[in-house]
Amino acid sequence: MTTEAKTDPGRYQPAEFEARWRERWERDGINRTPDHVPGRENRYQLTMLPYPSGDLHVGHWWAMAPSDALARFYRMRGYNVMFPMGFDAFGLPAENAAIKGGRHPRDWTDANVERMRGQLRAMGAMFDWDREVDSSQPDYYRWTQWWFLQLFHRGLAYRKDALANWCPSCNTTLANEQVVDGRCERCDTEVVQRQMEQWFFRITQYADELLANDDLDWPEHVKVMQRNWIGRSEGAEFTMRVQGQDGVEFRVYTTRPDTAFGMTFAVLAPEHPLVETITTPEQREAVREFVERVRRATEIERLSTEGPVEKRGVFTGAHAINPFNGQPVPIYLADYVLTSYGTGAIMAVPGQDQRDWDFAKAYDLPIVRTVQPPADWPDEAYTGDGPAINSQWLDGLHKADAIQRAIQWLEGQGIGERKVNYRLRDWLISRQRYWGAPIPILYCERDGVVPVPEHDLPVELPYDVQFLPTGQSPLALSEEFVNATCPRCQGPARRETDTMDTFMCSSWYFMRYVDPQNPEAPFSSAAAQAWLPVDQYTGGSEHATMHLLYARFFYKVARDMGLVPGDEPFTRYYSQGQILGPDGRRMSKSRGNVVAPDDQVERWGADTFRAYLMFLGPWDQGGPYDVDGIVGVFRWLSRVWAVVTDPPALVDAPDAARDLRITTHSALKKVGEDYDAKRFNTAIAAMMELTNALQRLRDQGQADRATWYEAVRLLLLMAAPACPHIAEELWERVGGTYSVHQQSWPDFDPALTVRDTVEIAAQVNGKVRARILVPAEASEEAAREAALADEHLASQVTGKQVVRVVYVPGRLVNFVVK
RNA sequence: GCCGGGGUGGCGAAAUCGGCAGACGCAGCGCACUCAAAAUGCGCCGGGCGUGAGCCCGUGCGGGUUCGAGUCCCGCCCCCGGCACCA
Repeated sequence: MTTEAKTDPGRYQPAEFEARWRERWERDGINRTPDHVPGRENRYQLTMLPYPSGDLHVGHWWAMAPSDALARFYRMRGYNVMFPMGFDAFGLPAENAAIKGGRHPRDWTDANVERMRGQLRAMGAMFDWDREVDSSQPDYYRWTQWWFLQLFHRGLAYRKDALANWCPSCNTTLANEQVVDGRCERCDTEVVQRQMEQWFFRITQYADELLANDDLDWPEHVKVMQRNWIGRSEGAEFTMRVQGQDGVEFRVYTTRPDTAFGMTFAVLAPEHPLVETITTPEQREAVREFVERVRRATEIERLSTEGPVEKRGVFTGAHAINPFNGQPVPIYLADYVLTSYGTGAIMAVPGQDQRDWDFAKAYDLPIVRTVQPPADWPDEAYTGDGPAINSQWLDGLHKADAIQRAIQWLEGQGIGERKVNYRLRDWLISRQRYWGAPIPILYCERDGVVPVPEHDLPVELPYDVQFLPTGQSPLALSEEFVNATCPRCQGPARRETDTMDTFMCSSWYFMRYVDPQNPEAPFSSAAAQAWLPVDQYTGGSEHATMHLLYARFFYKVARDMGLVPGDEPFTRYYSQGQILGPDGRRMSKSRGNVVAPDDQVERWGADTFRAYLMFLGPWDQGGPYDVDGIVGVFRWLSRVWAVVTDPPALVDAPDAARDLRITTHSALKKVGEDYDAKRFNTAIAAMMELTNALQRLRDQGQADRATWYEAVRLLLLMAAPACPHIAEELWERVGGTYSVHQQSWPDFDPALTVRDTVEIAAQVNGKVRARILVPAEASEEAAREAALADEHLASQVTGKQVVRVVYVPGRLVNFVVK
């Protein structure tokens, strides 16, 4: 005897068929994308690849499910769409797990990749798994190392002893891009400065080209973020002599050479190499103390605008000559001048610069205005335009002209010239960690820095190492790894033990997808020509000044090497918003507001979960995940199931069918336009409306056979990109040929997107007084009469003078009366 | 401070070449079906006044343009994201 409840065969039960269809698609290989398909244009749709943390979270679904719908839509539109997936598998969490005494990063990562592959499959996305990449596998990082060598040979990779951002918690250096508000982007620990030998990529060489992003079809805010980050500024650099010390001079950078006559002091960064040289004996102790204090200060303290300003500088006792007027000015050190920008030294013009103004006030230094401020200007620096004053031969000139004249003068004197500076710094790629691609460099006592020959790649990570948080790469502790032979002199050499920033792996992964198994090259030229650049990239905008900038840099280098077509990697980029926890805050385990996608899928099915994420709101907006709302989408799909599997009585009555046809074709038009514009929420809403219309007909008990089937088949085709499983299942049940995902996107009939009779508003002085039914093509005369036939409206018009009538066909008729 | 985006029902949101504000959905209320519940279906669902027909108000705030403004213009307020001692 069984007490189990019998399942109702007529009910929508996704668990009964979703997995089955996924297996079938995989078996049939319908998602494989050859490089060329006759009659189909290639289209490369890309969504950012995940880090294999071990669990797919809602954010991944939020990013990938709509992206998949888009890829599917374009496939139906006739393109040969490549939609690949992979794993950005190097990085700290794996290594931290090892340090905590867990598993080896290799094993930890492999297990996570395995698990996440399964979770990604449950999404039902059209990923082409034949193209999967895993950046931690030797056959991938071999080519990451190859890229390093190319950059090295092109003079774009160099080694420098410099102050570097150091995260004391991650025990590694960080690129500038990975320091957010003075803290580590990963772990939020305060970053300190450390003097170290590090490898850098010369991304600044491409600064101007990276800045020129206007024409990219990218969200404006992301382009602006990149422009701000690169931060181009135009000005001049010139030499200042130190008074009384022959041959001792320094360079200053300014964007306002026109104000130089107002220079009343000069400032060097505390780390400036000349500090020792110029400091007078009386000031030595004070300077030493100040430099020491700055050295100890963290970046946060240093950049803070808080705090008493007078503690922030010290007089060196030396003076420099202002070349413009020959006057000596005192040289100070101050922490607001940064060694890493410009020349690390400035001319201070308090009259036209607020920082200089504040400093001058605090140290009781003179202030000379060299630009005439407006009459009511308060007691502060004036940075606006105006005629030059107190500036000898510049007097009377306005800003732009005065700047040009000053630069010409500097050039004429041979002491300075025009100069462009960038806020962007070179990309520091060394990481003192194990779980990354080793930098393919050897240090030989005789030959110095020697690149590993290409045929010796990959430089493989040894498996057997000790994971200790020493602040040195664990590779340094591995004798077997460190000791090598110099390829030039065959003498003993030492391997570089730092690994590369994982952003390096992700800077070119989209190029590897085009030819992922190639053992001879990162990819073939033919494959690159077939697929690159990426037609549509989607991902989070938190990568605006990291991944997206690095990838553009890499692509430009690849272009210069003749490897890829075009100048930009991502023709179109779209950044989805961020999905938040139900409480409206970022999902995190510690807050306990994490929604597990696996649970949602188990409860509602993959289609419902996908469609609900698309239905939540505009994709670029993001927002809280409302756990309760999903039932609405499930109900919708249940209604789709019901109308398809249990139709009304079907008869031949084509005359009565026009209304449904118009509803269907209007929906088809709208859904197609919405998918194309990534307005998934309104696309789903339009499909719901069509479903509701079918439901009403079903309740009425009867429908025209041909029209009904047209509506049902079109609905399933429309739903296929968003809800691939139920679309396939029902498509089969209505006798469609397999696979629904290989069907063409249907054309709507424009004649069937307008109704014959429309309800329009009848207004008096712009206020709606009635709603009337008129033929869609009604003349103004007819519309006016129809409106006046309405008793209520007529009563508002009678006895008054009609000054004017405004008629907007299909919308309204408005009587303007006095 | 500068730059970008945004403020619309109880909630997520629709509607911007100026043309019926609130499509679609959640929650809520009522009804049908049911012994009951669930599920499902139907109806209502911005606020105020009115028995009703209907009237008035309403898209962050204050002005303006217009026959007509969520949408355009001027001046503000607030929220989110980015940058911020870069000379």
